[in-house]
Amino acid sequence: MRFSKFLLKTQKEQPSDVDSTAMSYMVRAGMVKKVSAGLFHYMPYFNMILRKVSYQIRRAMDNVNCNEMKFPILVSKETLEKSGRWNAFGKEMFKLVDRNNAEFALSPTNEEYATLVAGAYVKSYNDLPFSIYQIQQKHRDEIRPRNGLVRAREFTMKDAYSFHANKEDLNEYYQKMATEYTALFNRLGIKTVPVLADTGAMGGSYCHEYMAIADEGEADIAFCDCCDYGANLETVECADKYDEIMKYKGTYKEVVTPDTKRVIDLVKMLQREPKDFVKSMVYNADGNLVMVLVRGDREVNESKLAKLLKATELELASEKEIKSIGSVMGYVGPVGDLKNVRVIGDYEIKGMTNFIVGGNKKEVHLMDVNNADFKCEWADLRFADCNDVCPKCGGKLNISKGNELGHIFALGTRYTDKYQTTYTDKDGKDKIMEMGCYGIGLERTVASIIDQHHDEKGIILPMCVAPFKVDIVVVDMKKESQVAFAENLYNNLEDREVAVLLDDRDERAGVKFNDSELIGVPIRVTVGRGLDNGEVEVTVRKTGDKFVVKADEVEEFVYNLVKSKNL
RNA sequence: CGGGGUGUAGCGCAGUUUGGUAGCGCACGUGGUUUGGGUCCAUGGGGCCGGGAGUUCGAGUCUCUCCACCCCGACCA
Repeated sequence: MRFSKFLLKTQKEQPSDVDSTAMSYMVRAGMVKKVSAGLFHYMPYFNMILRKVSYQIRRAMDNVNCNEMKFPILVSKETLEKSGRWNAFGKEMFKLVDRNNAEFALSPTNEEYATLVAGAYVKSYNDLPFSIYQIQQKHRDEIRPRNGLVRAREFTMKDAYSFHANKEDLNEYYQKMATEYTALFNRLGIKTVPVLADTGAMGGSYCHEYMAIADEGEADIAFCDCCDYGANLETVECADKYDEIMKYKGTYKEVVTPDTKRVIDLVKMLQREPKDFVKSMVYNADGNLVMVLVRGDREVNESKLAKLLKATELELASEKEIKSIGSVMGYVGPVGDLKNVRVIGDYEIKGMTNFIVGGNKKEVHLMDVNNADFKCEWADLRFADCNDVCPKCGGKLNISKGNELGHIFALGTRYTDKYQTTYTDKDGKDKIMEMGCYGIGLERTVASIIDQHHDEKGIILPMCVAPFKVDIVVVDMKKESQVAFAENLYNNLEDREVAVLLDDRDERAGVKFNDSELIGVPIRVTVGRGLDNGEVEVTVRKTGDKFVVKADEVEEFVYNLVKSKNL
């Protein structure tokens, strides 16, 4: 491709509304253009990267014998009602009506169609496992689109669906897919952590999310250095480190603390650290009131609390409810006479002494309180942090932000049951298939590549996703010798199937260098003044290495660089 | 859905307080200059100042209303 004919306009200035590092490079590199909330134009260069990522995904799907096909984007209400998702997906789904008033949705995912296809093509156990996928636009009416391409209303998804004769086969295939996902993200140069996600009320099913490590990520995740443990932060167990409760009995005293409903205010007033306090939070769990105690600098992990209480509805208690247990909003504490409330303390409090709690009276707190001063049950109720250890192996736990790039799910018979998707087994009887589904968000994947591979000058694309492997910069377009040499090199490399960008624009060298670095072409060949001495310069974007190469050897040199596996 | 903010040239912004028919930088066109790290000079084009209604002799500016976009948010005591 000749740069002079290529639709790519870089810009020096930052648009005002970019909200992530990756997005800012993509906009400056002229890759994407926002059209409205959560909707983007994908300009040619970005589109080419998407194709490269698609290619790598297709390779991965080939490895698990998954066949590419395409479903309609429109799904009828009837189809979605059969699986119960017309209502379940609810407002997240774009809905529309045809001229006959038949209702449709723009498919947010395609379990229904995949199940129909399996039903139509799988007759016997000999046809199983049966696995199909597509790479297609998906639509979701997000409550609040944000983070540029990370949460868009229209995006490209690879969605695969597998069907199996039994759970064992599903599990085996799921494992293969998991291995392939890890290999794929490694190939794309993205650090990801597979985390076991909370399956909630999904019963026997389970799922893993593939989280790209990202400082600006949307989710909190934890993973272990030593073993393969990874989990959403809210599901990480915090061990009970205290065999004995610190029963030290002191004498607590009341302090008057006006306008100190928040720990921050108290910290200031009493000149103590947040971790010297115990926060007492009252929850209404399915109509029962529960007081939860956590250290002042901690937060209650409501997901753990709900699980412990087996509660479906969990919310903070109202002012009235707090009054009903004999306390006052803002000054709640475990000490004293409380009515109709179950008190549960986080394990960590077992090890605390002389702490501060609410006094259950307006503008009163209690200082030097100890565990002997009140009664409570103990449980794991807080979020883990980086001082906690891996629940699996005891190794060091890392806490990080992440973005979900992929999600694999063992669905079981959730859909195949509804659609009565059966096959004839060895014993001649019809049986329901087991199902799995496996997604990857393509734009997010590209964003993560950029997020993890850039420097202050711009993007550093890994070789396998770079639309152009080589950028030939002609320093002076008026020098015929330079132009002729560059043209020749360009043609020769293209003939050898190396994608080359020939910067033949009538611009100063500095402009070309900056653009080359911004858009992240892995290798740059500078054809300039050295040519008079029979030399050109080769620069590697990733390492910054510079090579002065003899002009008649540069083609081979560059070819070998492109084919080397380490860029 | 609630709260806050912003809409002025393709992009980034000033002008709005105190009404007098729009300006800067980048980008773009032209001429020159420069030529291995975003040259410099001159010059030019480009705006229903988000839409509508109103107040006024006169509205980017004041009033009402609608729209779009951005940010924050389920009451962490």
